[in-house]
Amino acid sequence: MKNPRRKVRQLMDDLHSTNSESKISKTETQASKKRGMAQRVVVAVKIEENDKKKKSEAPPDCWSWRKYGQKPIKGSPYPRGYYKCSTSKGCSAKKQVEKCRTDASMLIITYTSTHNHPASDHSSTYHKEEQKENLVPVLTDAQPTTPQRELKQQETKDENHFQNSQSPCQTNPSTQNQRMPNVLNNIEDPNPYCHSITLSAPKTEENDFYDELEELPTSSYFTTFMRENFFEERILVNPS
DNA sequence: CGTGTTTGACCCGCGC
DNA sequence: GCGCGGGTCAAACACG
Repeated sequence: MKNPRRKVRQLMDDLHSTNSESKISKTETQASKKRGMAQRVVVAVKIEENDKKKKSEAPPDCWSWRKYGQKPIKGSPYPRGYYKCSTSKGCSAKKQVEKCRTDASMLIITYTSTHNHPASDHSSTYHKEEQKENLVPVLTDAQPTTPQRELKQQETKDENHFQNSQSPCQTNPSTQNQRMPNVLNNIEDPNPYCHSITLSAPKTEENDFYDELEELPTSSYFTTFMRENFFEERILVNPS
């Protein structure tokens, strides 16, 4: 048997196909092999000093993640880390974490696939600890999101997209601070954690990456995905 | 001992 | 067809 791995991979694909999310999982599994075809959510996160002291570069979110790989990325001085959701065994959710090429204090997190389980208690535990450590109240996922709000968020993204796309990662913090209130106020998002998030797009060649962000449809699937999965302000990518 | 990280090898899609 | 680059696997290792 020359290729045991291929067999394992096939078994795993079969496993996915028997999943309750069989259609989605299989599609995404296959799609993920075609670069740019997978449904993704890209989040730009500003790293706080407190975060750097914590166990990993990646800022925390609702789930626990297990790192399964790391690769140097061409054109980037920083490697990209690959994480799988370890909250639930069958969960196929993944994320990629890499530093912004031009600003090491920025993390680019790409979420792929969806969680097939609710957020773990770990998340709430974490948030309690967060509140103790940073004295920053962090909202839970219970914040209601009306369709109007979703629409407004989307509109806000559209309105701000040009502005954001003109904002390279290396913009100085003061500039970012001036820019962020517009975004935060418009989306009416009181989540204080968002204050550590900066939406940004790099110049020149990085624009290729962020150009994809312009092709975002208003997808209820994605807005639901967003609501359910993340606290951070996020950018949706649908490389269709 | 269970869980998570590291890291080299492997697989595969894509561009030339 | 070939090489490159991104994504994944899994053994070894570290840690609590």
